[in-house]
Amino acid sequence: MEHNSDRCRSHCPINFVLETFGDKWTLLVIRDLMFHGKRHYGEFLASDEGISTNILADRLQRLERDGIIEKEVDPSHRSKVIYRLSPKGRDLLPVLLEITRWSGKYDSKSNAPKAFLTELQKDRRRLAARVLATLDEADDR
Amino acid sequence: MEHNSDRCRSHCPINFVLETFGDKWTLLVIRDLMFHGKRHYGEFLASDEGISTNILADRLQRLERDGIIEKEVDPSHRSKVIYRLSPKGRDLLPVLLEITRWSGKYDSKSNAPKAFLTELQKDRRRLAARVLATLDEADDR
DNA sequence: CGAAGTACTTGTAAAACGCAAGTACACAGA
DNA sequence: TCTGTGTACTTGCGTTTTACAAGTACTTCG
Repeated sequence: MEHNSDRCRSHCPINFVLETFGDKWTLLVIRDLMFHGKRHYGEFLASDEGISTNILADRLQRLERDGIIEKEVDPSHRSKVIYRLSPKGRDLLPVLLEITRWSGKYDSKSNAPKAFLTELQKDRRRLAARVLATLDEADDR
Repeated sequence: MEHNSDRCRSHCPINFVLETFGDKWTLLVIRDLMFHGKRHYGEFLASDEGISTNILADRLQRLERDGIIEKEVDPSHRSKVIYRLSPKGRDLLPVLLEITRWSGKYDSKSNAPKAFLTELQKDRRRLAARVLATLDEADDR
């Protein structure tokens, strides 16, 4: 039983987190962390899309400030820094999966493997669980 | 049975559609179309976020070029233009819903209604169906 | 100790954006 | 028919952001 103003229909959600989703490089860094096992500054820098070093430094700082990633000096190699997704960051997986699905369906430039897209359609939960398990495995050491 | 290079773990998807997801204003326009029933240039312009008119014109043009929205002169008011989501555009709903979920969970500035978030968690399909039905209802005239 | 690796910082030119004003067409009333 | 208003843009320009190149600081390795 809703009688809304003309500014707002029967459902009226959403206020975006624009610094996260409205920025190209932020999403690419999260993608690299989530799917490509990247952890070091130089690895992000080496992505095909070619992020500039000053922009990367800025985005990593914002992501840490917003609690999406966590930063740690590599204990075994103290000139390196390890970046990891926090639980809040890992919880972005469903968003990335839906972007992957849409991208794979409509974008000819998508390079998502067919097996991945198929499993995404058939058993999304299992796929998500596997991705998260891989993250755990990589980070627990 | 996969043995990948170190550039690519056991799963290795994703190539983003960066012009769509990596841009703040593009996502906001899609949000307004999907959830707020907006159809006219002036309505997008009036969003709280305050998009500039030249940027709005640019984004609408890109969205139409990419087949995400469709443009039509309003038959009953020929100085007005109606913008609608295409099927490809409507298929972005799952992405927006996941963004809404994450945003509602972690962003204190999120203004998504609790009832919406609850239904999103409990019966995502029904919620999605309702949103799409509302779009159909609004566009079939 | 010197060279190479890693993570940044700084400077500068190019690009994108924000803001204000202006244009073009449709419509409604005098 | 003329005038004013509504709607959808376009244009110009100053500001901000980005891209590219170079430089700095700390660490590791031989």
